[in-house]
Formats: sequence, C-alpha cells, structure tokens
Amino acid sequence: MSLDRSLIAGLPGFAGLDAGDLDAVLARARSSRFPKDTEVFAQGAQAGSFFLLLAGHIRVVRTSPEGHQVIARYINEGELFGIAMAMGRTTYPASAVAAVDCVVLTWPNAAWPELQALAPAFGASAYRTIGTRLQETQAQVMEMSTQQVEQRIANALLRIVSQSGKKTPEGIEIDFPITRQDIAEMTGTTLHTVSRLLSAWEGEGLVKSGRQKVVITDPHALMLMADSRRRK
Amino acid sequence: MSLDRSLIAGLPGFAGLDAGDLDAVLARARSSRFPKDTEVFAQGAQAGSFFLLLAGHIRVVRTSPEGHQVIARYINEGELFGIAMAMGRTTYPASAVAAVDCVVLTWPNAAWPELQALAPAFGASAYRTIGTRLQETQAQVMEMSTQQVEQRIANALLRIVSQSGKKTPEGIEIDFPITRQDIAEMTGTTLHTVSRLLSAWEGEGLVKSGRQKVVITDPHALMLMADSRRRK
DNA sequence: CGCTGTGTTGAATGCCGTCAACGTCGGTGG
DNA sequence: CCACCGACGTTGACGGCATTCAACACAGCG
Repeated sequence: MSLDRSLIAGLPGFAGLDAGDLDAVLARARSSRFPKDTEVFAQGAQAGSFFLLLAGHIRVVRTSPEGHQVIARYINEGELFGIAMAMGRTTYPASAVAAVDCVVLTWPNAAWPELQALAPAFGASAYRTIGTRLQETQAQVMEMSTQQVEQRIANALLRIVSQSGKKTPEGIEIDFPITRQDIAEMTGTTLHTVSRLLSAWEGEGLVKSGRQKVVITDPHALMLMADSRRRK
Repeated sequence: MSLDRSLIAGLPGFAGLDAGDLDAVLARARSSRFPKDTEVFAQGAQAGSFFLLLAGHIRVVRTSPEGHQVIARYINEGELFGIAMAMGRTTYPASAVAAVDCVVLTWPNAAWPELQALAPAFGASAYRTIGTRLQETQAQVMEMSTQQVEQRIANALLRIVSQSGKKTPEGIEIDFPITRQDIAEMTGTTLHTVSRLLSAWEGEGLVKSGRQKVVITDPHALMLMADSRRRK
C-alpha cells in the first residue's frame, strides 16, 4: 500500500478508526509534494478537491481586484484546508501557497460524503475547523478596529509562534521563512513599518530577526506589548 | 397549533418539506418577541440554543476586554443566528441585540440533530451560512487592510442596503434605525469621521441622512466612491 | 559580477483620531 | 404644555501615527 495509516491516525477527524477504516480513507486520497512557493490551488479556480497538510507550512492568500494581497492564515501540519466545498462554494476564495516544501493529501470532493460515513468524527471536526476560523477572523477584525499597528504585529507574531514555534537556545523561532512583507500582509500594514518595529524591538531585546527569520527572545515582554492599550 | 407553517416554509433550509415535517420542526421551537435594544443572547454565555429571526433586525456585537465594541454583522429576516453549537462551541462568541422589535424562533441545541434528520437541507444550509459568513468576514479584513475609511464606509452602507434596503421616493433607505456610532463600529472608525463623511456626501447629493436614518439617493455614485482606489 | 529580492533608515506628507464645544431632536415628568 | 435632560449629530482645531517617497545596504544566485 502506498500511504501509511500512521499519517492520519493521530488526527482529530480520524480518531478511533480501526486499520481497515483508515486504509479506506487513504484509498481515496492522493499524496503529492509541493515545492516551496508553488500553488496548491488558486483563488477563483473551480474547487474540485479538498486537502490535508501532512508536512510543511502553507500560506493562504487573498488578492484583491486591485492587486493587494492579504495573508488570511497559515495552515499547520495536520490541518484541513481548501474545504470550500464544505461551505457550499464552487470556487476557492483564496490561493494556497507552500511556504516551504510541503506534503499534501488530496481528496476529490466526491469523497466528502464517504469520509463522513466512514469517520463520523470527520464531519464534525471539519465544521469545527470552519467555526474556529470564523472566530479567529472575527477576532482579527476586532484587532484591526481597536488596536495600534504595534500591538497587531506583536499579536500576529505571538499567534504564529504559538502554532509553529520551534524552541532554540536563543528563544522561540518561527520555523518557516517569513519576510517583513509577509508580516505586513498579515497585519494590514507596510513592510516599512514592520521593519522599523522589529528593529526597535531588537534594540530592546524582545526579538532577534534576520533574513526571513524571526526569533522571539522575550515572549513575556512581547505579550505585554501586545495588549498594552494605548487607546482609551 | 401555535406556530404557522408558513413562517418557515419558504426558507432555504426547509425547502421541500411537507406540512407534517414543518409541523414537527416547529413543534420543537419556541417563538418569542424581543423588544428593541434587548439582548437575545450575551457574549460569553453558555450556548444552549440556536435561533432563527422571523421578523426584525438583529445586531451581532463583539466586545473586547477593554470595552471596545465592534458590530460583526446584521442578521436579516429568515436567517439563522447563534449557531455556535454547530461550530463546536459551548459559549456565544458575541452578543445579539434587537435593532428593532423582533420575533425569534428558538430551538434547544438538542433539536439540531433532529432537524438535520427531518430536513436534510437544513444542515447543508446552516453550514453554507457559516461558510458565507467566514467569507464575508475575510473580505472585511481585506477591506480594512487595503481601503481608506471613506471606501469602507461606502461599502458598508451599500452592503446594508443591499440586504435591508427599502425603496422610498428619495432613494433606498436603511429600514432600521442606525446611528453614526453603529456605522463607525462596523467599519473600525469613529463616529466623528462617519459624521463628516455623511455630511460631505449629503452635500454632493449621494445620500440623505438624519437622526438614526440613512437614505442612499445615488447608489451608483456611491459605488464609484466605494472602489475608487486612492492607494497604489 | 551584476541582478533581484530583502531589509534598513531618514524625511515629509497626510489621513484620521482625539479633544472640545455646540446644536438638535425626542421623550419624560412636573 | 413646557422645561428639562439625555442621546444623537455636527463642526473646528490640533496632532500623532503610519504611510509614502527615497536612497542605500546586503545577501544569494546564476
């Protein structure tokens, strides 16, 4: 058999399935590799499949008619993505780009009902995922409405490291390449402002940053930064 | 029987049900009236029920720990709301406040599986609703990232009238009371800025506004305003 | 060795938030 | 009926934060 059960056995959507069920789930899937900076799917394209990220990190990007880009979220290992179909959509609302080399499982939309039948937890888990993302996105709207750029960037960094942080001797590091521009597109600001802030924070010993790399050296101080309310 | 089938017969989630099924759906529901400015449910409260708005308009408000309020959306007649439960949540992530006198159907969470069994379209419709809201919220993030206040307000007004617009001799009117403050909380700005903008637009003949009232007199011109890109 | 992508930093502009004062409408109670 | 009061709305002045414009530095790569 080409795909090993252990790839998905530990995921919440497939908890409690026996070996045969897991094999049946995998039988409908195709595994593929996406090199860094390649698109898994493109915004506006017909949504014929849904995906599960086995390894790597994926950037979900929305592009406005005017060409502005916004990073809606990062997908971590083990997460579903591109589940437009479960939301009753026929096209993908955003593009998915591999932030590093990635391994992805792909199912055709037709497999959705089958997976739900095989794994009762699968549907619930998927819908919970969507619910969580709605929550997070609404929280982001609140942030953008009420917080200064400084705090939004601090929050964004903390959110990333909490999900994709790698401990190093110097602190917690974001374990995929991320540019100032990326951070700007996550927080609705410009790379200039991000650069200035990171430089300032580096001077204060909160972070250490380099080319496409950010290390949080003092998470606690950054958390203070994140919710020190400047506004009334 | 206390509730009439015609209340829900036309809604997408209950399409194609016969009279008996409709009665069964209604049998589990309770109808209640919420006077203007009363809460249907409160942010953070245990989510024991979900709701359908039969008549009126409801404001969904999120309040930050610091006391900032943001209007996440308005609920229109015929829409489900407070469906935290379908997203795997146990508390409501926002408050729902009646913008005018409202009539609301309430089901206990336990009725969710029953409704899905009775009306296969119900589940799909509900999940499509959540998907749509995720979409809209992400679009809002894009707006806030890339557009000026002026365009965000124009877009917000157009979105409202497209859903809750009432034609009048003078133009299209928002058919529930809405204050400058409300518009500010939808767009992440201040009531001062909204007031200035509306005054300016009134001078140019785009809108006519009064106390808790906004009428769009020139929708086309407002649409131009909405996506005239100032930024690069 | 030049080119492209990334990052830094300074200076100037301007949008929009903040502060402040006043005007107006509508409801309420004497 | 009128006076009062609170909620809502308007407008001006000021200033700060972040964008914009610009120039340079540096790394990686063909």
